[in-house]
Amino acid sequence: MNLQQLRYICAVERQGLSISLAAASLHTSQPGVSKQIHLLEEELGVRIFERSGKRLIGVTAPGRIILAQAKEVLRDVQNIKQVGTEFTNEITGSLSIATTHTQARYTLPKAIKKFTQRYPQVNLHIHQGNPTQIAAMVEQGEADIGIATEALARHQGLVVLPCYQWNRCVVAPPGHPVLKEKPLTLKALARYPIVTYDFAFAGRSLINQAFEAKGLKPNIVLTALDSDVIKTYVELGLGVGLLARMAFEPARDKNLRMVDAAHLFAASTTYIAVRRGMFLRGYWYAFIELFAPHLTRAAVDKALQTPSPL
Amino acid sequence: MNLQQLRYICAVERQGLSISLAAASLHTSQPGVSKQIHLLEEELGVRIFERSGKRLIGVTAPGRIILAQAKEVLRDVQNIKQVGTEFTNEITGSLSIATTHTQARYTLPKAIKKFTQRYPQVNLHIHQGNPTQIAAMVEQGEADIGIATEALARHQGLVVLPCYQWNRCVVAPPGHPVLKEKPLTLKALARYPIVTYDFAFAGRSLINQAFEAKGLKPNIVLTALDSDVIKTYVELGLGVGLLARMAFEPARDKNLRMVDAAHLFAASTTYIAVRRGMFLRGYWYAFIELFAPHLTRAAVDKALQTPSPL
DNA sequence: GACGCTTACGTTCGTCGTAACTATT
DNA sequence: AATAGTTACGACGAACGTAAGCGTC
Repeated sequence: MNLQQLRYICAVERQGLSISLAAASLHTSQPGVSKQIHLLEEELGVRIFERSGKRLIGVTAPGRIILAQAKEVLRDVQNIKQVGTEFTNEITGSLSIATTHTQARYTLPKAIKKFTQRYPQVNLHIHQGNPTQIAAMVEQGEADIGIATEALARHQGLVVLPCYQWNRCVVAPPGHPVLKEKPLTLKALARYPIVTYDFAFAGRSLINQAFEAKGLKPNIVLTALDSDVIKTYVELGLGVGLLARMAFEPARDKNLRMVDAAHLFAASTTYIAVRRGMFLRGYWYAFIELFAPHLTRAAVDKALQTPSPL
Repeated sequence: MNLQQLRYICAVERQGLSISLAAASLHTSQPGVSKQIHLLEEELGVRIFERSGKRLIGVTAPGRIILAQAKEVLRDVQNIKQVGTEFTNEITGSLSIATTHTQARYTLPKAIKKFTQRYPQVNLHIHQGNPTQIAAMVEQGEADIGIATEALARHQGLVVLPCYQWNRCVVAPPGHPVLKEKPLTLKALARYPIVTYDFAFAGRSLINQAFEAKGLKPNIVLTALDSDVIKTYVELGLGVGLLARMAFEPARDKNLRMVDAAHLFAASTTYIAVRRGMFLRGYWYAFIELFAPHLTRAAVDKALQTPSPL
């Protein structure tokens, strides 16, 4: 067995069970890949891929396990290479962040700006997704760091660090009657059509819980995947918006008025997550600290439970 | 980078930073090992080992991380090979269990007997140690399964499953006054010299807590690493023994009398642990179920959170 | 001077690419 | 007939072992 063979089987799976595509993606010849896979299967004594004659049509039961382990191996190998570059070249590399719209749009920019100034040679990638996708991306090694409010903590393979707490607010066009409800109550809110986040997002379950606890049924007329869509429809007069406090910017949102709703719903916590056992480049720590100043390198290392031997 | 290079650096570390010994242990030539290590260091751009001239005298900071990751890789590769043998040859292989004296001596034998009858071709190893050592062995991959009452749950890298609960008992030579204390109380017990487990073991902390809660200071005259030593010294009249209920066997321990102490101390739970992300051979599941019948394959898989795709 | 690591060199084996072949759709 | 995978073969390169060299202790 060698690393190349593991790369080959992973590529074949990734390319939809095509040896030709896998070979192309790895810039090598198709017969080479074919042969190495056969050699590996022979050595292990099991077929990894199901075949119909000569075509690959699926993954066998042992193949699924082997592929999962092979990915682990390749990730760790990647980690070892990272260690090399970290110690020879601290300031170059890449950082791939998976996050939600709200974070990407309203809370990350400040940290990103400082980061790119300080590490201009780091290649930064930001992937947008819902919390479940984000957790999966970090767990699979497709993203280095995940930032989201939900779902992260449920994953065993992730180390999750709390960043900050936030509350919700209600927005409406100027003159809307909800703005005169003082103090604003859930009961009052339930009388208006509501525009808020999709269920997969940002503590949406907390919103439902708060209404349910009072025996109220909110009239949710539109659920969106991001704060900007919510604001757009509120401006159109579709209803009152219920969104993250940090997503309201008085300077920009001149067509809207905001009422704090911190007293109506439980606060949500935004977390940052990295894969357990991952080697963290120095600038990863730097980014985390820029985003959440209390998460110093020491604090992160402690949470990783495997104190960095640096 | 290739797997051989990773095997080499791990062997060098394991053999106490000796390239010659590492080469010997891997049945290869010493110059080959030397060269591959240099090639790896060159490729990564960092020194893994500290050198004084030509001798290895230590591990560098990046080297420590690289070695840790390399061990991960080799474990996963081992796992892949296991998958092969599991599917071609379900009944042969090896199983390495790390456990404490009390488990090895009193609770495991029944399961082991059934297991060896059912899987005569499985090579069984039992390593004895204290709970901390057991957790470390499983986490490092030196043992496949760990069984102990403490310490396991604190390790992130382990999946821990509860097996059974047990209580303590007091033993003393026939005619000893403690046997007439009815009902037996902590206060009464505190009047006698006590022989019990070392602090690293078997809920020893629970014993201290129970006494402390009543403001009592037990007179512990001897702490032992195993139940047999405790019984031996109790037979010699050194004091009363406080040990696990299952460690008292009326048929064997004819020179001792036992009083149940379940009402005096909180019950302890014995756990079984495997490394997270490990591929479990079929007979591992069988062993676990023989030891703790409620831990069926389905129950174990569920706890592993990564449902076996078998 | 003995031990331990490195360099040098030649052989062997494994890997990869091209080309021809075969099977599936 | 076209597409996808396998077999065959030859060239290159990597890895290993032996032998000699060099630096430490």
